[in-house]
Amino acid sequence: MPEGHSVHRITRQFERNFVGHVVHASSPQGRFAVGAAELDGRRMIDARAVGKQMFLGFEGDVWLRVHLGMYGAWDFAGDILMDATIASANGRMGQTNQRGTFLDAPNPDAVVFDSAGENSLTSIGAPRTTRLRMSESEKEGNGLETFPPEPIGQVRVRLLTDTICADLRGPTACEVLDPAQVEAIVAKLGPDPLLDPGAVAEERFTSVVRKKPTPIGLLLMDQNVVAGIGNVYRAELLFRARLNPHTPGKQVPEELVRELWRDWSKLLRIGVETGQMMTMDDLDPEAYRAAMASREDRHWVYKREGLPCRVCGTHIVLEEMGARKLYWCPSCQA
DNA sequence: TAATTATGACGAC
DNA sequence: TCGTCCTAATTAC
Repeated sequence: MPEGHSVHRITRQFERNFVGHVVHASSPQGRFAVGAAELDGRRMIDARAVGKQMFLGFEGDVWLRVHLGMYGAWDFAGDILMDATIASANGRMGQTNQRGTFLDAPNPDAVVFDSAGENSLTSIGAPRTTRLRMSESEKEGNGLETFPPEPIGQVRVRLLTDTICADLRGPTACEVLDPAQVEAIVAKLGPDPLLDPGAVAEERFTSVVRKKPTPIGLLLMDQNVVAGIGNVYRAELLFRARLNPHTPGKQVPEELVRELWRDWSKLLRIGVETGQMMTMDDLDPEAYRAAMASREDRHWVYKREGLPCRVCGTHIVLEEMGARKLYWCPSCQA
């Protein structure tokens, strides 16, 4: 269940491993057979992430748009070249073998390599415990002996080069577009801090929020206001700003809106580097490491309903907002 | 075996 | 506000 950071990470994988290569496209599941045929045999020339959407550009002005939705995921197999940023982050966080590849698998971006290092496999998207277990058994010599591997589960589209295989499963959107259609979709999306890191985006976000009567807790999830924030980052950003989720956008002090934008930029960068939605970055180094290692201790309020607030001890509240679960501290975020 | 859950988003009322 | 779609793991029965 990826938010913006995962999509940026996946896009980097495509930049590193696919851009410049001729791609064989297919749809093992069959549901994307027509689209795959349009892409098949073309050279990939671009990979872009905007919020939670990814656009892969192919020669001949053909684009593939993918949105993972709640449980979509990409699985990479083969001789994967890790993006420098991702590789170094992994090296920092987990155990590494002699080749420097990553052995431990911190969810939600499960990055798993067999110890031989040859037949690597990585999955970015929804947590896939089965897949992890499989990888562990593969370490002991089963499976992944052939390339490309047998598709696992419902694979909507498979993109293949000589050395890399990428399988897409469970996307909410997977379609072939022309450049004008891509432009139309991107134009509707709100700013993404990694796309335009300058003051223009901050200005755009701030002015939109400051005009709306909509609760800030809904605005942060609105992809047309700001792209890439999902349910986890929403709850955490609001807590970090000590902001009541029900506050109408127009009533949030301007400086606080700007702080929200800058904080989102910061958390997104951390997420892209580490592959985890760490939102308690202000900890001392030791506590930070412990928090990273634990699934439960990584957030201020997300999934902590009924537990004491880490700051004031008040029980964290769970309520529905925008048909999604919203966690917040009624005392800190009064 | 069925219900439940998940870090989305859309369209019909 | 609801139903619907995409998938797979976990939990309940």
